[in-house]
Amino acid sequence: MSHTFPTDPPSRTAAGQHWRTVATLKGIPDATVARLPVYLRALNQLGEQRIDTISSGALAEAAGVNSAQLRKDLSYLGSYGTRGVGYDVQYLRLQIGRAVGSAHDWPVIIVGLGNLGTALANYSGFYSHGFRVVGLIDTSPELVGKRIHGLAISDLSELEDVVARTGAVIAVIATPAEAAQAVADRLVYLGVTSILNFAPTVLVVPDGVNVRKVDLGQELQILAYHEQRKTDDSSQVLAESRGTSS
Amino acid sequence: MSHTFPTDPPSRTAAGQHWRTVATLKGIPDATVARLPVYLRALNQLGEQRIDTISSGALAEAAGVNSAQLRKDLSYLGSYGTRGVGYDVQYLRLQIGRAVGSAHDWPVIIVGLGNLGTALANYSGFYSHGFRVVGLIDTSPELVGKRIHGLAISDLSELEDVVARTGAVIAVIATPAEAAQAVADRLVYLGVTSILNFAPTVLVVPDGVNVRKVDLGQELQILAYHEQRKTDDSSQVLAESRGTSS
DNA sequence: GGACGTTTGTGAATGACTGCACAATCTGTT
DNA sequence: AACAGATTGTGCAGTCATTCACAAACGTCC
Repeated sequence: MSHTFPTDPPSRTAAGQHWRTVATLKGIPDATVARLPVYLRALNQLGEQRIDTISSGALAEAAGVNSAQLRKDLSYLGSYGTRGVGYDVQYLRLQIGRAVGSAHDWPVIIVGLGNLGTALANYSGFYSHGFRVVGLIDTSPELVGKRIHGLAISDLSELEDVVARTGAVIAVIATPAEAAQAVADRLVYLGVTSILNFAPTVLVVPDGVNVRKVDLGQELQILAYHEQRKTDDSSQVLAESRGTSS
Repeated sequence: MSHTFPTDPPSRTAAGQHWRTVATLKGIPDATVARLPVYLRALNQLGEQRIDTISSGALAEAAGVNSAQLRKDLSYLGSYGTRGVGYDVQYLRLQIGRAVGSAHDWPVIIVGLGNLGTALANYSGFYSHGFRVVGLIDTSPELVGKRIHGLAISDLSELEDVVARTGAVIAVIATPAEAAQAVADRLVYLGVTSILNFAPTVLVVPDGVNVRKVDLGQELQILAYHEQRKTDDSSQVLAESRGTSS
């Protein structure tokens, strides 16, 4: 951060140079990052169908987004399309995969093997997307020692060992809400910098650590709000004309 | 859509009147709706601690958001705070609950009882948040007839009966990707208008049906992107000065 | 009962995201 | 080699979301 650029952009400021600065240094917008995996999934399906080229319109439809948005999203990665033709499925798949980091085969550890944690440990989708479950942690004596897909569950006290041995920087927390923050603190201390949190609580972590939260109850409540509104709207005009002013 | 408004907004456009029109007719912004359950969860925890009043600052911290944002969010529901004091925990809890529809005790059916579906069926968090699992559906002969918390799993062929009998309008899809769209189509046909989709595929549904998607693989990929970037940034200047132009 | 410290509710400023519309660029055809 | 049809990449305007900053309103203490 002390200096700006080794070589200042040459006078011929090609547009292609400009975004690369933005995308590489400043990063891709969050909203776009959240959609890249969707595109990737769609491309994988297309690849299996031996389709080798696809237009932004068709891919956008498969992903459920506007085609202009898709093109703009992809433009953050680079100019990987061909005008008049479309995108090469395999090549684009490779590029998005590279941006998202699917090339890496990330080691992941799961803490908390209740119903949900166990389901996650069994979830095969991880492997096909560049992730490998390398550690399972729980406190319950009934669970510790059990094996899931050949991997034994370790006691929470061995967390340090497991993280150090596997070198995992991504962890999934599926513990009860009460335990989640303490687990997160220890994970962060051990060098974990990305956490996927299924516990219904807000995790407080230092800057530089990424947390994503998945809360089933909350997802349903959001749906319930919309349901609520659907029925409310029917009696809307009525309610409005009565004593809303009070 | 044929006409605009029964009565045009009167000349005395009190600010207090204005938002109510917005909030009641046009609805609460999506971003706010997504946060309401977070506030609710925080309030519930506070309620158990016998805290009866809380300021926007404190609640915002517990929810992990900016305090101004919290106040604005709450202002969409109404003026439920007291200046100089804060918000009454119980009352606010009630009001948010009402807005989100937690008062209703919504019946929910779950389709697909693999690892994840079973975990969801066992998840007790539903009940405490105003939801009740009233139907379980799968195709596997090994699963049909089994009971989870006393509720028997029905065959997919009985979907019509189950939905009709329970009157559920909210459904959870936890089937394999291939089956998800067909299931969604049938659910929508039967009158389900809100779907929580765990299958890794984009569902196409008619207008008026709400879908929320939770995809574990995608959540991890988003985390992986940020991890990728953390390490990339270190070798950034290096890579930039070498052959990035090629 | 008036002054003071506190906290809400919200206008206005800023920032992020989306979608339109079109020039630039490609392939294939005559 | 020029034209026609198709599709990308992107400037721009509009929409939505976040944050700031402050007046209005409350409780309390003298």
